Amino acid sequence: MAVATKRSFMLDEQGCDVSEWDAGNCPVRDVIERISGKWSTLILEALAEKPYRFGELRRLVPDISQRMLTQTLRDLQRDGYIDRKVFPTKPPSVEYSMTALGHSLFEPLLKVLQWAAANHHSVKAARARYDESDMA
Amino acid sequence: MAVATKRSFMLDEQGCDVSEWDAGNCPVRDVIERISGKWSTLILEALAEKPYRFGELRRLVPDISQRMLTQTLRDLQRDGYIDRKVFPTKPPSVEYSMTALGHSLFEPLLKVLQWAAANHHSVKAARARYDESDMA
DNA sequence: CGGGATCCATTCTGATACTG
DNA sequence: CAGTATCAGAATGGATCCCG
Repeated sequence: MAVATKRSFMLDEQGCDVSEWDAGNCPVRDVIERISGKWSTLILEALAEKPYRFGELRRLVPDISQRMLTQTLRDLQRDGYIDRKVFPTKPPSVEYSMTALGHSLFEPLLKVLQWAAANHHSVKAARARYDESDMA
Repeated sequence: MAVATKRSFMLDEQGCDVSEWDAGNCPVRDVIERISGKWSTLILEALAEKPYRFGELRRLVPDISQRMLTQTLRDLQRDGYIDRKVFPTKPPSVEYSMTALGHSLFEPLLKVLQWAAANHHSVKAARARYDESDMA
């Protein structure tokens, strides 16, 4: 019953249908657009392993600016993926850890990361082919 | 042997280790950073279902500009995820379709989209909690 | 119809300096 | 140590005009 008329993959139930991909009312976009930043994945990947402190994360991702690290952490915290614990030591230290929600998100996300690791060569090859063919 | 000293999830083999997250030499970042754009996921989601023409995609994603649509399609094509076929009709039409590589990527990616659909409410709740608690 | 080229407004990023 | 504040440059997005 009405099988091929809709998208084959299940996303309609609570997700968003093609007909409602408009800006604000698509739950999937609302969630995805936050974790699809340049740094979000990296930070999530790090914290999925174990908690880290601010400075540690900074050293772990060498080319992130302190500004972007702060901002990314705030965003991830706001959406409930990571937790922020402040230790009133001297000097103060702040520890970031992944929440249950974060771990549950990371599970499917890891699959994508693994795909990326496994298929990087194919992507590179495709790029090479593309770049070569557009030179006259 | 040497189990917990490394990250628990498998990504080291051909992926990137924590120690080599530096800018250019991380394959995972190289792949992820391209599909994590604001529009890439949407276009992939559309083309995963069936091929579409330029104008159709535009109508499907109402709030994308023609400029960004062109650019996103080019990027996805360059990385080998989608195919571009030009029909020399009058007026001409161009059809975009997903390649085998694209479908293989979309498989794990879909899991993330489904997660987003299923957990949107949790994320919204977390946001509400966060926004409420930072008002003094 | 499916773009490319250009101009402009907005947003994002990174480097630097300063604070509790 | 863990940020905040500021500023400049890069990237992003929209609008308009043009072409095959």
